[in-house]
Amino acid sequence: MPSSTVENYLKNILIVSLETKSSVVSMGKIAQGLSVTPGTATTMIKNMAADGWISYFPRKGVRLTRKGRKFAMSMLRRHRLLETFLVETLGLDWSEIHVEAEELEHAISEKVLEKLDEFLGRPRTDPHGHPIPTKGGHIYRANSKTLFLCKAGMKVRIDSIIDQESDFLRFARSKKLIPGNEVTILSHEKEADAIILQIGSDNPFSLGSRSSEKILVSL
Amino acid sequence: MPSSTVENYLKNILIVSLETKSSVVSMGKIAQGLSVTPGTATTMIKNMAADGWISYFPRKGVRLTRKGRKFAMSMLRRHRLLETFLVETLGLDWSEIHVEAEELEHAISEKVLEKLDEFLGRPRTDPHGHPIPTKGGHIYRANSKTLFLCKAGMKVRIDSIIDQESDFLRFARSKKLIPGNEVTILSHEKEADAIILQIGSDNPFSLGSRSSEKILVSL
DNA sequence: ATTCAAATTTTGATTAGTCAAAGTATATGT
DNA sequence: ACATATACTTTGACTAATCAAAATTTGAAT
Repeated sequence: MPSSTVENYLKNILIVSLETKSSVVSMGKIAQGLSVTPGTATTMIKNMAADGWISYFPRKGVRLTRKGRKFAMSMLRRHRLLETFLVETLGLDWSEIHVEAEELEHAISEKVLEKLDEFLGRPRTDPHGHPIPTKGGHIYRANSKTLFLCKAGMKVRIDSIIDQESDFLRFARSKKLIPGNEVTILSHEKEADAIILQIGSDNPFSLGSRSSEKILVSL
Repeated sequence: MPSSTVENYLKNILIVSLETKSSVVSMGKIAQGLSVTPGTATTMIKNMAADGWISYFPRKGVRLTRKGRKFAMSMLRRHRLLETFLVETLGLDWSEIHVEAEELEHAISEKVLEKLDEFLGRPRTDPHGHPIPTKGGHIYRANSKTLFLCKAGMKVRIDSIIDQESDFLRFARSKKLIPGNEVTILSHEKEADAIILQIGSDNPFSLGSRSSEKILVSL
């Protein structure tokens, strides 16, 4: 069994490789994602490679092995099921669940997780709209695009919010930028780096690229 | 904030001092309770004393400081609320919850615990019948005796089961030795080291001192 | 081709928690 | 009062994870 530190490295590598759609993840991304110095990441990664969690390509980066990917998926499953539980059952706020789940995911056993999944009615997505991997380690890939890529006139549905920062999540909710909601793009001016959009009959508002890239949509 | 190791030491010291009703706990008990070598306990205890969790009396033992006791109580609260949740909400078996709670108690925050307490309807006791400390660190002291001290003819109610071993708990349940149930002592022969008892109209059965000391009763 | 900045690796040191084994104190029985 | 078993402490060593700072590699720009 991996230590919680190894669990964190694995989950992080998986998330980055899903986000960037490339199976090889650079050392820089890893060090940054785990908030450790580059040297720490290097030593850790070498140990993990020795234990068969990843393949290590010096000065290139890292790729999850089959075993590593499977475990990383199970971490993601834990995390997202726990987030769902914290919101749905205990009524915690959308913006505070990430940190809580980050701790609990290392402590919950497969057995308890299975019961929790059952209790929650086997949800497909977490409160941020992210798909929850199955027990077998399979993840549903929505073909979402970021809101930033949408053209004026389009009407799309929000799939998920990528950012886990409480501040952004609070802002998102206040604007009704919530999974499931429909958004109309009123205009998208590249030069101004601004998308103007409207949800329902609320007042239109604008988002820059930084923010609109954090929102995945489809349709 | 203490590390999970320190949390474990604190909880253990509290439990032993509640069980033995003496505020000073010996190094031997600590080492045994935490399954570490005596030397490890000594070094750990010295660090904890330096951090103000306990008072250390060399070659005598250890006493929780006010701060240590408060924290230890909060650990006990976490543990017992989690056990309750695992049985009541998720439907895990009585005999398997101890180990699970032991992991989760280090990961759950005060905020989540508070929500959980509310969700469970602020239970007073855990599934083993042990009182759950309040948020303020106060614990309800039942004036229970061990079943071993009961005389023939007495009719008592089971308050709690002390042992956390799955094997014993499975046995206890099979005999209906469960908190709340009424027990009639048919005979208690000191020399034979055997109590014969009956629950409801079930077949009478006997317990030795080892087992009957693990069951707390009152009335 | 050469230089330089950025990314990565190496090196040496630190901390928390642990063990084994050797050393020391204490209490208990004769 | 003394011997000795038992409980406890000390010592030296080890592992996992980390950092700071120095050294190295790579790739891009001049």
